[in-house]
Amino acid sequence: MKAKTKKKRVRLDAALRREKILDEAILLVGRRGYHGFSIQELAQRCKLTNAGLLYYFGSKERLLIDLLESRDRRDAAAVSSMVGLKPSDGGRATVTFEKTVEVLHAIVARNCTQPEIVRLYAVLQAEALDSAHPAHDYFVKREARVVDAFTKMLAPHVDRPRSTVRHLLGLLNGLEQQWLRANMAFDLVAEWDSAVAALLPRPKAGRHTRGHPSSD
Amino acid sequence: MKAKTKKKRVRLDAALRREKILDEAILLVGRRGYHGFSIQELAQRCKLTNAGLLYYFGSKERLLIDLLESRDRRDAAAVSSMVGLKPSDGGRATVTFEKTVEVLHAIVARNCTQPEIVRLYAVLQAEALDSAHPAHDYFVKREARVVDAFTKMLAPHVDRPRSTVRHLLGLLNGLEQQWLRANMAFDLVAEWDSAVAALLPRPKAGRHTRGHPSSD
Amino acid sequence: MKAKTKKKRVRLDAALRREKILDEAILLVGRRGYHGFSIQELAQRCKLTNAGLLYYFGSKERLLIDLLESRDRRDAAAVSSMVGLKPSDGGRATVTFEKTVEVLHAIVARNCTQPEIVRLYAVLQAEALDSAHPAHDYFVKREARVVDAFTKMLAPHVDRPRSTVRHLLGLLNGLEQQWLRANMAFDLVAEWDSAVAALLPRPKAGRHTRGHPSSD
Amino acid sequence: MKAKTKKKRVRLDAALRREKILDEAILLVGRRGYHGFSIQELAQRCKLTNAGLLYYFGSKERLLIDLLESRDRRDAAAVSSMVGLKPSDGGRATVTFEKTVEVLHAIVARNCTQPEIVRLYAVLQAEALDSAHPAHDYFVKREARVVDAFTKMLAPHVDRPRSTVRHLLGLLNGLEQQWLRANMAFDLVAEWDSAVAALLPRPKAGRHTRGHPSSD
DNA sequence: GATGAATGAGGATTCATTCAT
DNA sequence: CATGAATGAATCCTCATTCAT
Repeated sequence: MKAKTKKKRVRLDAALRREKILDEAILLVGRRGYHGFSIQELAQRCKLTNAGLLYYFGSKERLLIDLLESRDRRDAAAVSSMVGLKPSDGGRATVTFEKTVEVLHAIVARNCTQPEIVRLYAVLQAEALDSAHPAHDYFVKREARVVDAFTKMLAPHVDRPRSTVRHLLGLLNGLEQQWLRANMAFDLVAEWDSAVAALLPRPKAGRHTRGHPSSD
Repeated sequence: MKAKTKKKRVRLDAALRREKILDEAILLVGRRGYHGFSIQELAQRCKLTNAGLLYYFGSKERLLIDLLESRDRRDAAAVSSMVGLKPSDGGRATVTFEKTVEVLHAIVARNCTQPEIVRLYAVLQAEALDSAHPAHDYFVKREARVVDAFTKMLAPHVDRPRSTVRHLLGLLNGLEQQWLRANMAFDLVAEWDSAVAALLPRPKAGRHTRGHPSSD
Repeated sequence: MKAKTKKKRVRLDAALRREKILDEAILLVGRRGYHGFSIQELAQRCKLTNAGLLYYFGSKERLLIDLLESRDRRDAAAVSSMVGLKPSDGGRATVTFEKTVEVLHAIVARNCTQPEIVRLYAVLQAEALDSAHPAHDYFVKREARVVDAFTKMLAPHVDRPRSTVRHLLGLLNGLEQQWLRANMAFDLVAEWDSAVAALLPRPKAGRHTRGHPSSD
Repeated sequence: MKAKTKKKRVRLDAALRREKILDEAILLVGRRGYHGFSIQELAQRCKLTNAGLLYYFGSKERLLIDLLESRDRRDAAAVSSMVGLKPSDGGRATVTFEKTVEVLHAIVARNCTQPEIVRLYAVLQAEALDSAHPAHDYFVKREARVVDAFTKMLAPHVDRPRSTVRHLLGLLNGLEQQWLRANMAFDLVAEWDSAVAALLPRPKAGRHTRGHPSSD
């Protein structure tokens, strides 16, 4: 009989296990991307066999989708609670200019506290430019959603809201990527705030009374 | 030794062959990234065997490096010729504000004509955030170089040039990625120009006579 | 102990469950063979978990054996009832030529009504040619049994009964397989009857009075 | 340096290698069927790695197809040479009754000398009843071809040629399978000849002058 | 200058099976 | 009675790379 210390089979609550796996996946996928990470490596980090891991997600592709969806749920909650807006509102209520700026600030402030997630999105978003990528559609839809939401928020306050949103969104993603590449060695929030100030000049009084703003 | 053809001609063929391979590589790597593309697929598209391809580049990693360097040579030439600046100058000469804006415009205008290359850089830059990525160092250095160069250009004209460069660079990359994701369905140059105008307000006259601008 | 239901009822449910599983197994194994089907797939079709299925049969191999035995019980009953012979008789009683032909007809007539089972046997019988196959012995024995039984039946009526049985059996299996491959698009019974007529010529009168028929 | 006797890389002529692999495959697939054999096992027997083997065939499925096609080429040649018929003739020429019987005999006589191949076909033919099997179509077409060819040959000599062919073909396959199951312990050729004699009675003289025989 | 043959490592996924609950 | 969680071995196949030719 070999003294092989027969590994105690560890049984975890399924939901908890999933959480742990996804947490580890954020790190790994964030580093290597979808193509670059392997089920094997992830399983090892979770102290699971390959098959054990796939028991929860079925396939590498589904793991990615599940990861994204789980993050989305979490983030949606976080953002709306941070800002005091009901997500169910769907953007019908008018938001003041100041509040809008505050939201933009809050988003980045939050992102600064979780660079792994910023990295996850930065990496996947670029990788998913490929229309054959399993997350391609996800990111296309996501961007459309975000652009629409912010366009509605900005419409009463700026001339060409859609365009402005594009600038803001581009700047956000671009700055975040720089920040990651620089090993977080500059103050992302400060840069963001100052750039936002430039891109989003305080509207003249009465501006929001304008009749029908063009969609761009 | 058979008197086949002159050495010169053969050499040229080889160089030409390399070019063709790299051209195909731009497309493939631009789509799938470094981790996602395979020597195999690339070889097939070039109508070469696996071994045949590696004969030229030695390894997948070297192929990537060669690809990047070859692009850089080409782009450096293009940019400086476009703008009428000597690259050898190293940025010592002072550039007027107008010229600077012109350069920024020219860069994006050119990029618009070669979306495959924009895509290549967008994908690799994100993938290379991982410090283990073969192009990691390349992109870190490249960013430093670019930031420095533009910082020098902007120093006489704006208050916090380094910061402004970050905004501009972030915006550039972010907008380009949006543009690719949107299947080039909006006018990248127009968006860029208008955002640049916002981020880079015309300086008051005499501004460039200021004493010692902080590096940020 | 909770007073759920009476033991009796539970037992019956279990037996019923087994039946349902085996019914599904007939289809699946009949399609893919022993090597080609998976516990997983079978379990899914039965709306059971993997483990749930194995609870009933212990292993894939046992499942196969159980399947075969259960079919045999059923078929033995059917055949003998159809024909009005006691299986317990063991073939001691002499059967008239006409009755024998009738039996041959009845077998195929019945098989026509359950092609899934014909397919099951066709597939397994061939797969089990391999002496390492879990059903190898089963089919060897089965063939011996059947050949013996029919040899006894035919002995009084034909010259070389064992040989004739081989012809008949070969023909039966071969025709059935053709029939399945043709998607049951021809009249199996008709073909069988006419071939039997050719292979089994009506014996001259008095033939069955012969002394000691050779075993072949 | 470990004394690992670095295995000399054996390089074989490609065509020869393929032959050897296919020879081994006949045995292995003939024993276990398509579902039951593994690339791994086959590769080992050929003293090749998994990848080495797949270099030649690309996939398990293609290996099977190639195997079947290669056998077909060989067999077609053998049969026609044995019998002295040009395959290119396509069955236009009338074949005498005696010649036909001779052909039937020759086929089985040849099969007796290569039981591994008989086994291969027996196993695959049954396994391929499943319409999802990679060789399904192959066997459907093959049967159609064979039935047609023999129907043409028999048409001048028997009443219902198609039906007769079905009987003969069924008998052939069925007997061969029995023969394999019995470990070749009976004289297949003798059984076949005598059964053929029963199924194919010598036609009365002048029979081939009949007008237009029904296709069945 | 390029290939054809081959490898070894690793890829994701599926398999039958186990075992505590 | 049956499951949920997990495994270890195996599946086919793809990978980048090698090396003699």
